[in-house]
Amino acid sequence: MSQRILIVDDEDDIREFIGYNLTREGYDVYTASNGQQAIEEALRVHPHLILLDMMMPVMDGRQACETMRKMAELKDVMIVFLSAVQEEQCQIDSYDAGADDYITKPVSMRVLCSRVAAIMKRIKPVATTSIIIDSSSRAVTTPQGEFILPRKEFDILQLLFSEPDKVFTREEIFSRIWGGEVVVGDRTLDVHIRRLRRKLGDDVIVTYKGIGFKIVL
Amino acid sequence: MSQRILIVDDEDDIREFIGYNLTREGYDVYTASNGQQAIEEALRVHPHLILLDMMMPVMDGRQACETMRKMAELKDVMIVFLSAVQEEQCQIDSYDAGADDYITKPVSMRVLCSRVAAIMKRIKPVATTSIIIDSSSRAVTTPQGEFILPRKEFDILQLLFSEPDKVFTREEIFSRIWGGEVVVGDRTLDVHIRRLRRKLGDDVIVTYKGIGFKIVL
DNA sequence: TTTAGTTATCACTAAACTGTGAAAAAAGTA
DNA sequence: TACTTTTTTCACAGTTTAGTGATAACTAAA
Repeated sequence: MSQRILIVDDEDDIREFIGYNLTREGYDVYTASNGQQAIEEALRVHPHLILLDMMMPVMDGRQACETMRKMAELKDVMIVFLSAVQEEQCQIDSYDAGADDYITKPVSMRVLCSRVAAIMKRIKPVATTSIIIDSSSRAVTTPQGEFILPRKEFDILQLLFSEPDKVFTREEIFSRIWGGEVVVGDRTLDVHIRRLRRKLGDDVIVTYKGIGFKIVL
Repeated sequence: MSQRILIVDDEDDIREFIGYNLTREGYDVYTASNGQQAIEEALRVHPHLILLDMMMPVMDGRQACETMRKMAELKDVMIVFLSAVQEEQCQIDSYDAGADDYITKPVSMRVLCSRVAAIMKRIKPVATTSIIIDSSSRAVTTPQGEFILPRKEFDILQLLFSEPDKVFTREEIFSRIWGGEVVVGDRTLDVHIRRLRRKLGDDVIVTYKGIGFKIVL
């Protein structure tokens, strides 16, 4: 549920120290001790941010970064270099390799945390679900893309979405969407559900015969 | 069309030097010499990135940053501090104030450019139809040229422009442009929108059926 | 397999909403 | 006043959305 950070450093102490502190900040921390491992781990956990040490055996940070930037799965991940090298050229090379930031060691933990937080706040809200709805624009973002839903369809989706996995009875949906007095035919709801399914995929809304519908995420 | 950077520093030399280099890198550069001016200019040009000096007269960087973070129009703009202060606490405070990055001066131009580029590449690559509006003269500058808009058209544009990408409902537009009691017909707004579209191009203002309009830049 | 109850789908109609040109009304100016 | 510019209105065309009944498909039980 939290944002994931992959710490890559060949020194156990550093991994542990940074990892401990970032865990305490509420991130899910993963580690790797060289570039090769970093890529494997990154592919596995899809971190939001990678803290990448420069000097490492097997594959150094630069190589790892360049490799990842060529991989479709990882080319958009945030990569921050941690390096003891102060030199200007090294920094520029790192950015050329695709880095998003370059932090020189030693760095205080407090500063590192601030910096990580600043980067993380820019990362789009962690998708806890595969569907994101925005009631101000009635936009729905799904793995299939984003689209604007008509009012009724959106209202129904929003209702189901308000409590995923809860089965809403037909009566409940009618009363909450159409209100007390308005009476529309039975089939109307089915038609709206069908239109939603066309847009969201058939698996998202599940029918409970004789009862109603629920949404699964 | 390019990405816009606002450079804020009280020293003319620095503004000019950084400005010259960033212009050469292909950015549209705007400048301000204190926090107060920075906010005004930021509201006017909607920069993608603000390079903000820490120490300035009238309003310093921290204050300016905090103020902008509270404004709906500017709360999402990238803000990078430039500061001569190496101290840890200052850096942390800056991040707390809402900074996205903190660069200590002196910094080589090459490193600064790399860093700016790294930040810019994360900003949506969408063709930036830069529109600059000047409320004193009601002049609007677009890639198609500059023109003076009639008051109502300008007010509507300015409202939409105050928060690009936000969908303004018809009700919201009516109440903010015409005020509480004044009642005009429904189609009036559509007519104004059409006239704006004729001048700005059809793609700039997007209709959300049953909701309202938004501007995309 | 048959049956009854329920749900899914389709084609179509009605309703709601937006875009548009023309022109009237209002406001501003010389 | 006469004239220009801006704002609003109106009628209607074009689109999108909502609702409906007929019917097919499905499901569980007998």
